[in-house]
Amino acid sequence: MVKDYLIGEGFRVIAVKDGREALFMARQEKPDLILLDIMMPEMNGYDFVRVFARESNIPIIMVTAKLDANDKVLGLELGADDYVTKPFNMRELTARIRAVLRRLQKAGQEPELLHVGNIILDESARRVKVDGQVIELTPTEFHILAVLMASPGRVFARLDLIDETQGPVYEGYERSIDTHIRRLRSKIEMDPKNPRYVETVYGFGYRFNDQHLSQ
Amino acid sequence: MVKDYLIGEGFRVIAVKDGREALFMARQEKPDLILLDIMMPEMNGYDFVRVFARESNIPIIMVTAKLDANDKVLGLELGADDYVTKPFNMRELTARIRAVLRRLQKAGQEPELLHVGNIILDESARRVKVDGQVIELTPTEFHILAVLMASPGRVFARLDLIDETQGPVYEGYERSIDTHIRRLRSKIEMDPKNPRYVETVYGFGYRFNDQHLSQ
DNA sequence: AAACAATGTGGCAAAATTGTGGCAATCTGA
DNA sequence: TCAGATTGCCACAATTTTGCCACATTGTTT
Repeated sequence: MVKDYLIGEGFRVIAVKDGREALFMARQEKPDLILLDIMMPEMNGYDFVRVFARESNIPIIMVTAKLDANDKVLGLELGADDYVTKPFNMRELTARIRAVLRRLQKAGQEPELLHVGNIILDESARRVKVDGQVIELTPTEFHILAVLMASPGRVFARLDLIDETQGPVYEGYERSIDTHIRRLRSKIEMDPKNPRYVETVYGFGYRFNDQHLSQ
Repeated sequence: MVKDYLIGEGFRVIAVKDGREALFMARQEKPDLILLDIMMPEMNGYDFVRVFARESNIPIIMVTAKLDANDKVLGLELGADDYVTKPFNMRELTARIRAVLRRLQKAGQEPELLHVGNIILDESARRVKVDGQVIELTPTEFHILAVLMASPGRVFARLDLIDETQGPVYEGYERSIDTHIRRLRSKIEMDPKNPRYVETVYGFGYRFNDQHLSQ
């Protein structure tokens, strides 16, 4: 029920049924926030926090039916960021979630923005704007663009880019990169036939143009 | 053969004949990267990695004829950074070397900027500027210019330059170099008939002029 | 200056490289 | 489960580069 409500509020939600699973998914998915019921089979909420808060900065909100103030203190001491008592209404829950996220964003890291020419790439939001317009990119396209934009002007061989997206032991078709470049260009270039940003370096690979983009 | 090629690509290379020697030299010379054949006398590649990866952060690329995926996993688990399967072409090899070096943020390369007279050649951007103007060169032209500019004043015979661009086993027409020189001149020289940068040394070959270029 | 040798030049065909459309497999969410 | 999105791949098209030749020009030697 909580899951459905939060999705309705615009969050992406992964729900798991016990502490073990929670630990596994949290490590793998690196969510922005964890909502944690104290009462869980396999590994209870306290144990989860004890383990996980040590290895990650991902904020945790604990949920419980208990009313005892000591429990709250315990949870917070272990590393939780906030505490919600059942029964809670959904509005309160989302308010607290937003509060925690906001608190973290202010205190935390400045967003990783790459800005070259008229393209802005926001790593943390996974969003790209071209001339102020938000452009939808697939994960691979985004990744390639991020790599290129991180070193404007530098040439990347196809294998460099494959390396970035697939890891080092990739055994595939080197020219699949061409396809991603094509799709990327079709999205960010005004005239994909005469690319302004993503240049081809004949005989070598691709490069993000950093010359006279001031326009 | 690999050694010669990599030297041609601008790397400094130390080659040894077995695992023991490799371990000795690696410890003494602290190279930026180790290229490791699995099949070696005295101490095979796996043993080398087992020992060396523990004591150093120097990246290791393993080379093998085996195609078994298990071997790859073994190598990577022991501490190798990447894996190349024989037969490999040289371009793939250098691409992987560069990828590994880049991943590890090491600058294992020779100086990336060659600046002589009013010409600037940027290896990492693969770009050439003459009097501030970007000039488009083909791969061969770029390579020849890079070789010449790396040793201004030195005379290169045609066969030297062919060696650089084609590898040592070239069986072709020696004077094709003349054509590349011609095209190169037409792009970088103000007056290609009276070249200022790429000089002809009658009876020997070509040389990049380093005299009175101050202007 | 003549004779010879080496280099420059124009241009063409082959070779290499990159772009493109589209299909099939896989992944992802609902 | 199923539709849609994403991805990798291939075949073929378009483009660029390269090697080569014939011939012109320049340099060297006698």
